Amino acid sequence: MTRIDDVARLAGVSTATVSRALRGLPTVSAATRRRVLAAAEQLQYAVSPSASRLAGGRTGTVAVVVPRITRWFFGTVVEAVEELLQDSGYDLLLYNLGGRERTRRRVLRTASLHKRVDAIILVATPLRAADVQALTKLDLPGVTISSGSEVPGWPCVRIDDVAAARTATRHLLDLGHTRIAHISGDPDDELAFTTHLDRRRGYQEALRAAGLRPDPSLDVESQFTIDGGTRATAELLARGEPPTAIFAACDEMAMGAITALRDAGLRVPDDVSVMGVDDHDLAGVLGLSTIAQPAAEQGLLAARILLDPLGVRATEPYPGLVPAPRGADTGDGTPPPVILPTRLVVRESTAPPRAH
Amino acid sequence: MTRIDDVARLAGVSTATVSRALRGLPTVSAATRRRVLAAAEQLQYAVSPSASRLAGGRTGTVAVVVPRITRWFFGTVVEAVEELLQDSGYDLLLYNLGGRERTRRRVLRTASLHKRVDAIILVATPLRAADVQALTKLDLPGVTISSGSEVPGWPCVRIDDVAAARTATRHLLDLGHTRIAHISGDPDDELAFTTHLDRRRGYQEALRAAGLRPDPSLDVESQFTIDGGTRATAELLARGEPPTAIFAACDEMAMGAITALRDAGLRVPDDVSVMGVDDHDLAGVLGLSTIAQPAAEQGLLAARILLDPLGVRATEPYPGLVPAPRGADTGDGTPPPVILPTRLVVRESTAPPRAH
DNA sequence: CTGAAAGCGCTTACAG
DNA sequence: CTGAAAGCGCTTACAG
Repeated sequence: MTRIDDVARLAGVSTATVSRALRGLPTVSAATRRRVLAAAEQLQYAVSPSASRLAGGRTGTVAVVVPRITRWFFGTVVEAVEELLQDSGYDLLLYNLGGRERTRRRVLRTASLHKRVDAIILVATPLRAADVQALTKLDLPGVTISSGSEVPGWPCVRIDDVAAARTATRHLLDLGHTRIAHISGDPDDELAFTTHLDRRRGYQEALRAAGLRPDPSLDVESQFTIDGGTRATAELLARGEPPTAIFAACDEMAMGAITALRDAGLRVPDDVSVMGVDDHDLAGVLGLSTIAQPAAEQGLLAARILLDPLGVRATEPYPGLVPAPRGADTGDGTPPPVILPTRLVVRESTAPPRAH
Repeated sequence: MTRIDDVARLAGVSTATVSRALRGLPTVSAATRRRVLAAAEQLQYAVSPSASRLAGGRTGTVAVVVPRITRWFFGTVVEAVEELLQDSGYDLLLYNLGGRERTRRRVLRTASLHKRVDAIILVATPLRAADVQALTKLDLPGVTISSGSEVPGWPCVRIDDVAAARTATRHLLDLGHTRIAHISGDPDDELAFTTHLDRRRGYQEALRAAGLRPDPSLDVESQFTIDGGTRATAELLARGEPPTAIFAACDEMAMGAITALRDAGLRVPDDVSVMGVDDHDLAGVLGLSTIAQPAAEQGLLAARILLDPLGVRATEPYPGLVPAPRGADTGDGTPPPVILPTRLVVRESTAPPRAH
């Protein structure tokens, strides 16, 4: 492999100058820079990231931790994050926890991330006290996406889950529903996180604001997945008189609900209206009414917040190089969360209840 | 930060011994190993990956390149790959090409991967001659998933796309359909890759085997996405008398087709049967008949094939594997492709055509 | 603006 | 089984 010495020799300069020229540092004359770039090009030189990182003290790598990359929200977030990191010359180290406790501990608790990445993006990852402590100890910059995984000093990007659930429930109330069920996550579901608590609160607030009492028999806990939605709805139907509407805590659960209702011979929305949260790729295909949340934007914004203080240039001066830092980070306390707007999307799965 | 010297001092041994003990090399006495591990534990020592990589010449990192992580197939593959890499102590560097030509070139053409990863998993990534040349020059082990992106010397894991399409089409023929349309990818669609060519071929073969002539007016090219399916179907309907069945080259296109048919006032399957390939997470919710392909298994197997020669873990025989012809080498050292089985899944979107 | 030299923190022959 | 020493390929003060 061609090393930095080879480039230096061909360009007739020292390795220090090659290093500076390739990274676009300002202290290199235009003529020298040209010679160096030409030599590097000619030799097809690529820096050794390991050597660069060891010498420079920075890894040019960001860890992105998600519960499950296959779920719509997480995949969409990662895609947006990846694009910005890629364009900024940063490597993306993917950690898909997948509900595996061993993986969780290894990623969150051990110091393994410490010398491996410059920063962390934590997406909707439930954090215990020991996790927060370990992450804080790493002393790395980080950003969280979704509420419930706050780390002291880390910015958080999210939506207002309570308000989203309130809007969803109000939509059903406005249509004339009064028997509105809620299916949501349970405390053991890593995907449900604490999000389900906020969404339940919004549901209950909307009911109370309409003068209705939340009925525990219409509130079922399950998993934040298609299957979870199916099971929760089956349970709901087994409890007796069906509701006239179901507010599912996320679109995937709503899709499961639609399946369960169909299997039970009930039509959507004629017999039961169904409503979700997300605006999943397939919500349109299923005609699902929902509260749209900007997933890609949350990812993009989180990445931007992270890279900005790292002083990253929009494009790297030379392929494979760790970007140079610019200014110093500021701020002591945890910044206020950045809250992105949601939007009611009415499709065909919600309608007024049938007249008796 | 605590370094290897700190551990060595506390354990009363040399750094060389710490290095050996921590990596579990056999040439360390049990007593010494215990002392070293205790010291490392006490100091909460974590190796510096950069230093270890520079000195050791290996990165412990695998690049995973996908067209779009948000599509069902790619997300599922990555999830499976990630789990095995994670359990093997490997880092996963994610590259989501996202149809960006600049990213494609940077990842595939520059030597940036060279000293960055030990191996590459390329998922359904269209490769031009220059890409193949660049990848070959990297001289790294790699595995491709899906046909069409063959790299000399790299194993390939995939399904038999021609056979899958044949089975799908035959299912429709068996139901009594004769006006069977096909919607598929176009040459400019990075997601369609060359997969669409194989699937079209299977479609045409099945028709011919049934004594039917493929009708070009029933064959529409579009994108391998939900929207692509919608557009292709709209185009199909605009051409005149609708087909009685549509075979979509993937489930996402089939879902788009269902949407377009519904918008046109046609019922599935009463007026038009719809069939896909994949067995997407949501195929069941939509009642979509399809050819199921094992996405997670393809990812798992690819990772296993890759890690095996790296000495990471023993290869266990994969359950349900179609045994590849041993030693049927292709001349340039490329092993024969590993072909995983597909399976016809009949749901509610396919039925006999209406009697006239 | 440029270079000589030290050093980043490990691993690996080599020797014992 | 263990240690002393060289070396992996860069970046960074420091000096000029």
